[in-house]
Amino acid sequence: MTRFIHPNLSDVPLASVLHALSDPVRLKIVRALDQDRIAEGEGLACNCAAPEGLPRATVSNHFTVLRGAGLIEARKEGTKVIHRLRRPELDKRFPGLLDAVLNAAAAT
Amino acid sequence: MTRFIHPNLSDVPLASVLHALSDPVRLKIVRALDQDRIAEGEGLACNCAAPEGLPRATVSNHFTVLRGAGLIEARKEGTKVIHRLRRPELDKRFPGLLDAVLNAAAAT
DNA sequence: GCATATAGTTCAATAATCCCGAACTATAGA
DNA sequence: TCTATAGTTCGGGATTATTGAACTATATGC
Repeated sequence: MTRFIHPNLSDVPLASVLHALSDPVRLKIVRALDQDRIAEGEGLACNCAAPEGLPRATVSNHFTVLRGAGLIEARKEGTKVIHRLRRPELDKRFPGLLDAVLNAAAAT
Repeated sequence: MTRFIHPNLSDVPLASVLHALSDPVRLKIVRALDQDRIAEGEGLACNCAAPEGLPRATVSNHFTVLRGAGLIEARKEGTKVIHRLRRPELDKRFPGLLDAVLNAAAAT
């Protein structure tokens, strides 16, 4: 089993972050994780953060893309993988970006 | 010759805008157009806004993507096609988004 | 008007990505 | 150990992206 790779955000190009956010499913995941963060939750498992009805392989790939772009962080807990938004780091690297995206996502 | 299609921004999903912005070449184009806007220019032709050395077909496609996402507006002037950022409309539809992206792009 | 130049677009074929079923791995509990 | 849960990985079909070549549209000179 892979140990999850979490890039240093300073190594992540803006285009990669935008690409990770440019998919409806991944946007939903990011929104769910932000909601969990606001509610001071413990993080969310894949199947909780993703829209229902999607094939597992597809969901897994979306999480890999989000991890690769430095947007989320994963840790294993029992059989589950728990995810968290890397909010503080993202805000530092790209100030206002996630706010604007989540804001826009909430409005639609 | 095609008449350019400029979608109503209220019809454009957030994911499409982010996808249009998620490419280094298109980011450069958007930045160049924003610089031109700040300088109160008349807009830029394809070959002025895009990085040099790219094949024409590729550049043309990138502009088509940007138009399709409602980010830019095109008009014909002689043999050229002049482009402008749809800044006010974008800011209204997705407040803060373009600012954050251009800001982030400028920092890198 | 006709040839030439400039500026993009469109077409078509190859290259790169994405999606998802099926098989696999890891952990927990009975 | 057997079964269930939660994801990951693999493979190949579907979708997108890239780009050379041919085409369209406008302008300028002869």
